[in-house]
Amino acid sequence: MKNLVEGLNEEQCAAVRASLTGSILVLAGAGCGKTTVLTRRIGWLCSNGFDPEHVCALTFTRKAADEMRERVSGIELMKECERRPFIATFHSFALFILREKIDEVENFVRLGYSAAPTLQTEKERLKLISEIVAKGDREILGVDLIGLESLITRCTVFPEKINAFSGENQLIIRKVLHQFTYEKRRRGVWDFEDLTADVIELFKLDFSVLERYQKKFRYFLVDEFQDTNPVQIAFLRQLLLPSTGLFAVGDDDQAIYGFRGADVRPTLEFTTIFNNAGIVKLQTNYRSSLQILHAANSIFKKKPQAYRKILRSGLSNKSSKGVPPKWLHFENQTQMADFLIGEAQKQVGSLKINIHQCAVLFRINRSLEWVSQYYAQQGFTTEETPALVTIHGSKGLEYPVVFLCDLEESVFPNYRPPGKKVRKGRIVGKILDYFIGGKAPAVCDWDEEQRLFYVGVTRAKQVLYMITVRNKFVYGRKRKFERSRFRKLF
DNA sequence: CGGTAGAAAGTTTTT
DNA sequence: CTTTCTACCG
Repeated sequence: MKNLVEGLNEEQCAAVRASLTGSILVLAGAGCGKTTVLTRRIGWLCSNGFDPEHVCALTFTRKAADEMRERVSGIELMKECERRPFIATFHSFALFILREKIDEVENFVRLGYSAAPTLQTEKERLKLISEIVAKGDREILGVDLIGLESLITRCTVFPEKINAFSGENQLIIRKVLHQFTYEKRRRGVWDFEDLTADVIELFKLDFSVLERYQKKFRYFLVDEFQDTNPVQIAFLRQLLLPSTGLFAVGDDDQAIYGFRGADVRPTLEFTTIFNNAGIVKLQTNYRSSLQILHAANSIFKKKPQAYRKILRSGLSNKSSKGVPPKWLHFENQTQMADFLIGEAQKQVGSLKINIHQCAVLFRINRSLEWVSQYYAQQGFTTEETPALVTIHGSKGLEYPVVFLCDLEESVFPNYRPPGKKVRKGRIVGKILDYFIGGKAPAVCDWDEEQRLFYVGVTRAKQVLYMITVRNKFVYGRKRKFERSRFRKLF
């Protein structure tokens, strides 16, 4: 029992040993050891009388689930025990429930599916949508196929959003959603987002199924809680009896998946939503130099006290004050790409690291692809270049050396073209001018961009460069860019 | 109805 | 620039 908190700091201990009843939210700053806390908490539960099979831990990616499973198995206490906690992604947990057979009837049959559903690919989904919806409907809604697809996603995840549309639009959306659901059931196909939604339906349809799971799982743990969508929260809340425990780990500062339906509100309003709730903050960082932590801390200065985290260093080697993060600007992408590879090689020598431990982070894939193709043309193999990755893709990872790119206003923070307007039944085209600060007011989710910036900065352990390119080719045209407003943060 | 020219648009992504 | 969508013609 003692070794479960061995080597942990005070905050981490408090989290692992928090009350066994009620709900706990662990607000874990970047690099503060959240996975360790999560896995040790599972060990703590089991050493305090919980049967491992009554414990359910949910994550978002298979990789995270696999890692957690492995780390839990590594705990001494668990090795003596045959029984294992249930560790899965939200999706595979839902799929597991749907495929289960109760009283000789498969659960999905209860929902009206004609055959065991198969998962639909993105392409199949778009095809089905285009088959259902008439072109006229799309024009009235003022969206293209992709726009409609994301509209459907959002309305499935936030059903109350449908009410926000005006009469005619609302009617169309309801019709499309209804048709879409009907067709999927008839054909026996699932979208990923159907999995959770269908389980909720199933639980409503047959309360005894829900009851079985409520009794089976007496404790839930959720990783990356800030990335949950409202459907997942509803699913979780159904499963929680007043006596069921909940241990949620997340970071509202790293919520970067709003665009796919994630909603930070349950994290921010945790104590009002969940039973008997407490909050523990993890603010001791074991990843970055003091200089990098200082930069990271200056991003959310204006946040309300209750949720503000100040990262302090937990590294014993205090000489690792590090070097100040550097802002650089280049005239064009070629100059930048040449610098990146040269500087990465230099750092490989001085820090005694592998070149893949140097990461070039991009806001958009197009920039990443440009650099990647440039290196190919220069004859470099991927073995010889730094890791090229989007900021979204870098979440959860860390690198001794980080080059944070795309720091031009409109690229990062990213502007989207203003929404399309319908005039005389026709869609008015979007205007490209927003890229060069033209007249069309661009849309920017500043808060989410800021969190993305925070994620980018906190990937760096020792060396951080922030890079602006003045002239870039965008859609085949050379354009001038201003330095990003992030420059003003520190 | 299908083929095609010309217009329009163009983040971030896991399951 | 490239990909996707639309309008129009045969």
